[in-house]
Amino acid sequence: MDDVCEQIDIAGGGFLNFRISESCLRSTLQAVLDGQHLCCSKVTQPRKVVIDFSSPNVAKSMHVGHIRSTILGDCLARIHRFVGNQVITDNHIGDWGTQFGKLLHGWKSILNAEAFAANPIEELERIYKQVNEAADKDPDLMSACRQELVQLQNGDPENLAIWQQMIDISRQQFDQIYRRLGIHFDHTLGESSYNDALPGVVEELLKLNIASESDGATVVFFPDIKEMADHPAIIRKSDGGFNYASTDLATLDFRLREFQPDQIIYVTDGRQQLHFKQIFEIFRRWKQSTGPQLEHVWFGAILGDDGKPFKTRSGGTIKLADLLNEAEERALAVVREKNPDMDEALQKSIASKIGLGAIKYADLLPNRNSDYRFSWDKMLALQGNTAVYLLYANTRIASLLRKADHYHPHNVTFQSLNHPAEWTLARKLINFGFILETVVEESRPNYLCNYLYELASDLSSFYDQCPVLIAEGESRVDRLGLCQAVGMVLSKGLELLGIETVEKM
RNA sequence: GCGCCAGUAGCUCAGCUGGAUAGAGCAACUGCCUUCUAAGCAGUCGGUCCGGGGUUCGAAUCCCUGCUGGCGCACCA
Repeated sequence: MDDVCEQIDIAGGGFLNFRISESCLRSTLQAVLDGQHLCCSKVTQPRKVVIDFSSPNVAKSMHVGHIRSTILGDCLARIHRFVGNQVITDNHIGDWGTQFGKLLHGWKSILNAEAFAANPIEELERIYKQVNEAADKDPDLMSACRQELVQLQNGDPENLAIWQQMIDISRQQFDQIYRRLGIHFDHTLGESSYNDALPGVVEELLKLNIASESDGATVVFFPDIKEMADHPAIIRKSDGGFNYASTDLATLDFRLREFQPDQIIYVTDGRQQLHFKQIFEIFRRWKQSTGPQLEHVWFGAILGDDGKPFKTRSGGTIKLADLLNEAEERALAVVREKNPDMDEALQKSIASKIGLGAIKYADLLPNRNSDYRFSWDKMLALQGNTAVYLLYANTRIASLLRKADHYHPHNVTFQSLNHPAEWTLARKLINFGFILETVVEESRPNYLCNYLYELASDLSSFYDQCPVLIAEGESRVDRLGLCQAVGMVLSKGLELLGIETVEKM
């Protein structure tokens, strides 16, 4: 206790204040510099965690509605991996469903080859929209579309080939976005991967008396669960077709057998809460033995600038690619202004990291359960509590270390630390591991954002009050050592948020 | 109607598994660049934590209730 604790004060209100000892702080910082740890430890029992996120739809552009799942899921994957868990990421893309009837019909009747060559996704969106609107007024057209869908489901070679082409094109588009964002998936097993398994799943649930027939559909009831007593789950429609409940159950079953995970995390918006409660409950009844921990990590709705729900069909969707472009452009303007003499290629590379980092940070900073209010200015802000602030703090450290002639970490003892700003910074630094544990526990990266902002803020304050390169003797060495240790944690933290760091800005 | 989620500074939001004087960014205002990156630092201003009960030594946080808003509720995902 004496090693860790310096003094214990009796504070007001029945509080005891334990002050961490300076010697403990010194040895912790020393261990960071020695590469022993980063003020955090690996989990004692690594778990296998499947993370299901992003899940865009084939034949549609990725838009702002996809960023939360994509960025949040990737961040969680990074953090789980870092703390020592084995992570499997799976992109459950929407590559099956009734929309393909209309798409196939549109493809065969009104596809514009030139427009398709120029921008395939846009053309697919156009034909879908046109057929969809026309089919609403024209029953014959509607049944023609249904016929195309049946053909596809029956394995018609022509329709299958077209369908496959639409998937390939879409995946190219997805991959472009993921490449820009530095996101990788271990698997992309879309809804269609489970087609063959659907009948078996439903039959098994019927056989086990978990599901029953009701009004021609196959349904699971939850009479004893308050929230779901009036909300049964349909797992097979009265026309014999399957829906997303059946697909999700088949997917879950597959993952259990294929990966044998300890935990599965689904990152989707909050509107699917009831759906996942149903799926998890059905699964609990179905696989009564020790199943994986199932967690629905949900996030709030995306609202427009006016605070009203941001509806997809209203036509005002912002494409994800456009958002990323705009972020890079805005960042580039500032980079040029701040660094007029910098090489243009370097300006662009820095602007890209800043712009994309700004988007990720803006997305991860709010509590995920809050509704998301989309605003260009907020999303792309480069001042205040933003990625730029963290990146800037990191470049200051990088700059100091670049200029630190004759500095060697093994000369650092931290014996000269005595300024309050130094101790404030050091005490903040050692909280990193605790924060990571909380993030993993609650799947809330905003805790990490807040921590890194506080760390950067303490660094900026220290930087203002304590000269580093100009300091003399031990103080110079120790302050450089402190900066280096902070830089190691700060840059690791940014990496865990999926934000690339820069040397200069 | 039933259920889920939310309501905190002018705006956008943290904080919510009970703890000290409720925090940050933006906006507004005041200082700080002949010293390491001012994309910064220091400060001022700004609060009925939606209302009302309750539990507790202690409630923004937990419970009940009311109001307001968002979302979901058999055959879209």
